Amino acid sequence: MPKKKSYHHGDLKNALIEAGADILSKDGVSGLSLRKVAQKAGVSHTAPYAHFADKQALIAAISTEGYKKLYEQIAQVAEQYRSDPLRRLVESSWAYVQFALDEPDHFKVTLSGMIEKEQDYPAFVETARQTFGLVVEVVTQCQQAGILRQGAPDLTAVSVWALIHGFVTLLLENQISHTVLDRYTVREMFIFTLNQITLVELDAIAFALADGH
Amino acid sequence: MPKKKSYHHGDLKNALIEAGADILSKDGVSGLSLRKVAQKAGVSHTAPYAHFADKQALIAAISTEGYKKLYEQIAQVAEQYRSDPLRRLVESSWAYVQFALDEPDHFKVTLSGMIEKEQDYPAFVETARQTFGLVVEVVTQCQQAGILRQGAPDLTAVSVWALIHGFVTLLLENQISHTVLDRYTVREMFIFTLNQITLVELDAIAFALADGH
DNA sequence: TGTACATCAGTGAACGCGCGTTCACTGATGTAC
DNA sequence: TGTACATCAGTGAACGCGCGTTCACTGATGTAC
Repeated sequence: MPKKKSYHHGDLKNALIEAGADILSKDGVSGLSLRKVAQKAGVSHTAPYAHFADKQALIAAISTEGYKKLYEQIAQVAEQYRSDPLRRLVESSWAYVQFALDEPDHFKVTLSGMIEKEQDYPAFVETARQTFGLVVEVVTQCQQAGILRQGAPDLTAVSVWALIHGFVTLLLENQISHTVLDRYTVREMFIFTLNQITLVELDAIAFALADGH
Repeated sequence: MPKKKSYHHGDLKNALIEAGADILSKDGVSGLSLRKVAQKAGVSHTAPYAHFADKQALIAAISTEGYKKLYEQIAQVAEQYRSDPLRRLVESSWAYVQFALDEPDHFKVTLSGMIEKEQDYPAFVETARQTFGLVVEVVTQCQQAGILRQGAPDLTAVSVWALIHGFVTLLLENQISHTVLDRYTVREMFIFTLNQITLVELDAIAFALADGH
């Protein structure tokens, strides 16, 4: 419950981070400015400086929040399919795709907004580390189940991640040929792509899972 | 030979496109402005309007030039290894990676600067189409040689492209864990990643090819 | 319980900057006769 | 060959805008006594 009309906001820091996400979904990455975020949060455009050193620090916080959401959504699905390695791989990856499609600009800022200076934002680095750790775990389980090739788990995790990330990036940047785009759903393209890397045939299983997606 | 000191430039349009690439490599995507490009080309900041309708049109031309360079570099390698499907796949893909690493910001603008309105820039669309066609050709040859899985060639091409693109994107955006980055060269990670998708074991062959890279 | 005071969060005016775009112009070039 | 004139490419002043950041300030809150 926000106390209305109070001079002090109470939780402005988090309100600004949320406002940032709103701006991203409405105006995109190029529309993200300190002043707009402050306005969205209903506060003067200098108020953010009480909570963030500069614009970069605010962006880092917004990115960190994005990464946390992404992690939580993947982790929830990974937990749900804990005992089924194949479904776990498919649906965890799909959660990644869904996040990117739901909040494309938040996703873009999160995965590319922090070139350099990452070490200045330890919360971001920690969340990234945690997410990568989850990918390694899922991948390792799949290797043990004979679903993915043997090999250094972290290196394999990078490859799997690259495949999914590349797919969703091409999709978001509108780089996929219409001859393909017009013939398949995103889910179908996703399953086909993921199937390139797995040692078992996904199609029958995974297209069945697609119901409701 | 540019005629020096002439009031008229002679080939300002192309000079501006080149200047744009220079700005990108020096100041990055966020530093790319009409005024800087004009200055770099040694011309007043309104001169570009004689050749481009607006900033977006200039960016489109710079992107198109980037895509053409990318295509040419891949096509040259693809030609070179025309008779060896495996090497052709490996080295064509590697050319993509190299382009991205050599000119990261030109690559980024090319592959992401033109959301929407693509249809207003037919030269861009045509180059993209041509490049994708080449990927399809390489992929088809690999399928026939038993190096890649069977399946719709254009869909398979999207998957292969996604894998390479994701890999290079994660690399450029500094998202790859240092525990991996510190242990392998880019070439090694690339081969390992590409190997996930091939039906033959690349390592021995491709690491040997890596000499000099 | 009441008062004094330190602390803190948010305000609003002001700054300088680089930007994309317009406009009236001018210098150079090419063509018609 | 020489002159008149249309066309075109590039100039420079000016515009309005949104931006990040600073600064002196003020309103609200919490704490000490």
